[in-house]
Amino acid sequence: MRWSNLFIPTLRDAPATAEAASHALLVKGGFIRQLHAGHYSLLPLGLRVHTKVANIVREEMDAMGAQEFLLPTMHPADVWKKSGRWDTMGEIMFRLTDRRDNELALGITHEEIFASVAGELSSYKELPQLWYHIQTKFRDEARPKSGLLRVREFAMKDSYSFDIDQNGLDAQFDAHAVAYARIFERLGLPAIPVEASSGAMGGNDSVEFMVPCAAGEDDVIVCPSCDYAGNVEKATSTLPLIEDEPTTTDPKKFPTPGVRTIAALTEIEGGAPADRQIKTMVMVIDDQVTLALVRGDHQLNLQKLTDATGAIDVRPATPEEAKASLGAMPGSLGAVGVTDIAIIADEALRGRTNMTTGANEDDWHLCGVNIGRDISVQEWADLREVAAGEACPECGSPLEMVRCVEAGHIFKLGTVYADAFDVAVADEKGQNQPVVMGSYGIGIGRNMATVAETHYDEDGLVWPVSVAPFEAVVTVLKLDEPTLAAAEAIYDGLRRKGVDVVLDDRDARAGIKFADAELIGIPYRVTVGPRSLADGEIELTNRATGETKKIATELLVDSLADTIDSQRRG
RNA sequence: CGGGAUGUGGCGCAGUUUGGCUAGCGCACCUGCUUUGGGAGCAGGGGGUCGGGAGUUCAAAUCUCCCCAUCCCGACCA
Repeated sequence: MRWSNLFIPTLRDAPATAEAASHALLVKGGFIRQLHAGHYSLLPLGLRVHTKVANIVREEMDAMGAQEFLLPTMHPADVWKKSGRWDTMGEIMFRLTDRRDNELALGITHEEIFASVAGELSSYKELPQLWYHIQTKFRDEARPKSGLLRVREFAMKDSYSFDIDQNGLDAQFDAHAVAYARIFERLGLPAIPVEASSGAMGGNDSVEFMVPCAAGEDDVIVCPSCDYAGNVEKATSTLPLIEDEPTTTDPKKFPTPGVRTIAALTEIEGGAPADRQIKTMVMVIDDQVTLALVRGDHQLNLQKLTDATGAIDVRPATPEEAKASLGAMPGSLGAVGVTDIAIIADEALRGRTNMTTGANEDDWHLCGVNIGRDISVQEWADLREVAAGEACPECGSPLEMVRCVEAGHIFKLGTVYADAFDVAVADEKGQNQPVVMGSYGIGIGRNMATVAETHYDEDGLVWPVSVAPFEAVVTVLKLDEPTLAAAEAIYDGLRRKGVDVVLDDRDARAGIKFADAELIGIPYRVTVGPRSLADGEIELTNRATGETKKIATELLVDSLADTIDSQRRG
């Protein structure tokens, strides 16, 4: 490749609207251009990185015996209706109709489609199977953002495992965890496997691979002492025991004029500390009003509530809805004596006595509440969000909270899709058994952006060799015959050695060539100019360290090719 | 969807408050000369009708109304 023939539109200034580092650098370096919100064109440089990321994923999938497919990305509504997700997916799914008015969808994921194909499996002898493809997904995200990190159209590797039983699934799941760890290592991403909520994918067990970085959107609880880690949507912690005074009398109403918050209730005469209060939140769960109870000093986590109730849609009630349900405005709400509304309470409230909560009458609260006696809790669940500093559930050390990008997610699906699509095989006894499925996803473009997000300095990107758009650049400083001939000899030599190298033969000043090579993050730069030719030594600059060393011309090609080869697999 | 902001050549911006000459600057681009190991200098040149529509006015980038798009925060999201 000769740079003079390439389209690499680097910019002096990144667009002002690009805020995430990866977004600004990928645009500035000429890797991507935005078409509209959430849709990006990959330019030649961007496609090179994208392809390398995809190939690393592909190699690791192939290495674990997975078979590559390519399934359509436009689907008939039928398939989605079969699993029920036509209705549950809501606005995230792009929907359209064809000329005959048939309903269609653009795939947000491919469980349904792979399950359709898997209907042809008929015997346990064919299992296990592991299938994958790298295909475009469309998701009508409410808010695309941060360049390639959250988009509406993106390539994803999704794999699907099919097993005769849970043990088989567990093995495939564990194998994926290992393969994913290897993928992230090769990408240079310090991914942390964490317990996660399965959300709309269904199934029970899931692990996310999270990469700490500022542009992330997820909060992850990690233990600095042991390997415990969990998404805040799932993580738990150990709380110190609280000794309550027993209550022998009924709850007592007391006046709390103007008190509308937990904090205010701790101040007022007759009030109580936050951990002795019950916070009553009126939620609308799939159109059903429900009370969610957590301790006064705790935060309700919406995803935990969603998971606990198996709901599709959960939202806080409006103040008007709360008033209609309980007779008071938020700030004075409570669950004592409520019997006609479902009540779900956080485990941290179990067994608590002598608590304080709203009286369902503005400006009044109740004290002396014994939860077991006074509140008809229908379901206990883990609803509260863990806060940094609480004790690790495994080792007791104070937990930390880290901002992360979700780089991959693996799910144990069970038989949800097998049941919907009648994917069953005969077992040893000739009895049909539903196939146990797992699904496993890695976003290619998001991982590319995450590598950028974690590999840059003030001069631009610093790609690892494994995904760099070029592994090396031969920068020619003078376009006269001897210099160009020397540079081309090195360039040809590196190419013959299998190095992905570009020859910067542009008629431009040295400063521009150096700055561009640094901006686009090529790991190694070979600088060929009259000065070095006269010395018989060529300069080799390492992008990551900034170090330049001189190497005898005749040794350079072999030495650099070896260096790159040793780093190529990450 | 709620809140905030912004739309002026490819990129970054000024001009809008207080309507008024031919819409301006830097970068990038083209030509020439000089220069040539860290984003060159000089001279010349090309490109925008100011997000879109309607309106007010002798006159609109600038004022009014409607719409659209993009970005940020939140909600939401495998």
